Amino acid sequence: MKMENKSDIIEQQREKLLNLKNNNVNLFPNDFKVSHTVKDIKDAIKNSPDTVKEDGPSFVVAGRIMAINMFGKAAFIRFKDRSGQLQAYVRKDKIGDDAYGFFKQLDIGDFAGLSGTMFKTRTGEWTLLVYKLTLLCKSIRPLPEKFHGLKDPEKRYRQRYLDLLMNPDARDIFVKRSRIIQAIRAFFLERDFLEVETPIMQPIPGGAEAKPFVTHHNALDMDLFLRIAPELYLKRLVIGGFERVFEINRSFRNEGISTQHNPEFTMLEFYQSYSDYNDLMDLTEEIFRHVAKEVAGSTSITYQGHTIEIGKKWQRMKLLSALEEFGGIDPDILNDKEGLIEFAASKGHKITKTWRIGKVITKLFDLLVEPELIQPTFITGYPVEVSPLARRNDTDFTITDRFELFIAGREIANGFSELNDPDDQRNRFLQQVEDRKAGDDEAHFMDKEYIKALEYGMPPTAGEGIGIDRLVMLFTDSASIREVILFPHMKPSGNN
RNA sequence: GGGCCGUUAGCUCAAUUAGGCAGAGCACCUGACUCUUAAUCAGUAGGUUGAAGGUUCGAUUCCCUCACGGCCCA
Repeated sequence: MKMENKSDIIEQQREKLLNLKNNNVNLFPNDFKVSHTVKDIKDAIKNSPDTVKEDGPSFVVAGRIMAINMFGKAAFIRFKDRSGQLQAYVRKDKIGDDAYGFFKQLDIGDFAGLSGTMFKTRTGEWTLLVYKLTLLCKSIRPLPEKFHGLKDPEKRYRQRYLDLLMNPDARDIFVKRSRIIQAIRAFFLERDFLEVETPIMQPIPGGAEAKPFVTHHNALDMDLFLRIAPELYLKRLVIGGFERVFEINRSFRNEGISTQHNPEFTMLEFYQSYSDYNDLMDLTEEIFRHVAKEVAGSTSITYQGHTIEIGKKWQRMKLLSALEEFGGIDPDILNDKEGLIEFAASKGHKITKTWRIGKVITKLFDLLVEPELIQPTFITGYPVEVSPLARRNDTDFTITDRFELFIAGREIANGFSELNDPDDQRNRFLQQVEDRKAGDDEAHFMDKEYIKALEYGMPPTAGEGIGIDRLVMLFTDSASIREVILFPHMKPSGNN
């Protein structure tokens, strides 16, 4: 039995590599220095007259060979660096017989260092006329086909490096992702927020209703949880006097995988003292408009066929009103749990009977209303039962000063005026503990240390979390979260 | 978790109707070519058809199980 199923093409490449090595060619040198990127060169010659010829300024550039058009004693090659792609012209009479013989042994996929001058071909394309060529790294495996690229989604995710190399659209998504995060960071720094890092491994997972991943600390012999949210730590920082903090955080939820969910995901969470949830709704609109302007160049964006208007004032609507308007629920049954469960059943949805009414209402909202909210919409007035960390409304004690933001039928953000009454917080945790006992494994744990911190006093504060992956999906018109995460979670392929 | 679809050469895809020698383009290899850009021309080579089992004289094709992936639903 063979150790590895080598295809001939790899054998051939290895043989070539060995030949070069036997001729004392350094296959993996590390001393080549470049003077320009492809983009630098293009910028430098942009305004040059067409007379730039062999006696023009010379450039030293490096990149991966993406295509070779061989003409016997001359060849055009296309090569690519981080800034772009450029054509080069290699002529036997320019680089010499030996060097040309060496050049002919190179392959698509190899890295080369090129020195030369710029000229225009007959078709008007700026091209590097090479007078010196250096091998910088030999490749063994062939790149995917140059025209169709790499299409198989499984291979694109498992071998993202090939996807990035072959599919400019994929590359653009991740460049845009980086710019979006950059724009968000600049937005908060500009407003006097402090960027912080809080624990990813937590002894008590808190800040969201979700199942955590468990890990184990050997030396302490204790279980730890990967955070489902950074919330309770960020609020400790507010208590400590950092009145404005934010963390662009990776969080983890031990739940299903779908086009909307990856087990690890990126969230922006921020807290602003002496503000309430209304202030944060205003701020959220500002953030989105800032990002839209920075990365999309327009406040009107297209997502999966919908035109989303970021620029117009966003609608704000109470949860119960939304249920009436979009869910077609008779207002008379809105505080009748049995009626609601019956209504859900009539629509073909099963609701767990042990849930308290607040959870039933929000579940109905998820099923009936959420998909309808295409334009940016804030929903407010969430029940206390499903908002254990949010401040109670001053006039209606059954709801909280909380909102969620929906765009394109998906939850994008969740924010509220923070609960800073330690006794109320303790009671909320106790109720959560009851829910957990009743079988709700997403309910909060009691966190006595957090209560203790609140007892020292937390200034009136509002906080919010925004799903960055979903936000990037929106701005890159991506249907699946896997298109915006460089290495999405995959089961092992079994080919190892 | 359920439903539907997919997995064939390094890559992109045929062939499955009704079971009958597994095909093409690009890439690779050989040869020709000093302005091509999906270069062109000629030739060669490349396959345990995702894995295991079953039916059959014969399976990429039909049946069963499994793995991985995509879309939809929960």
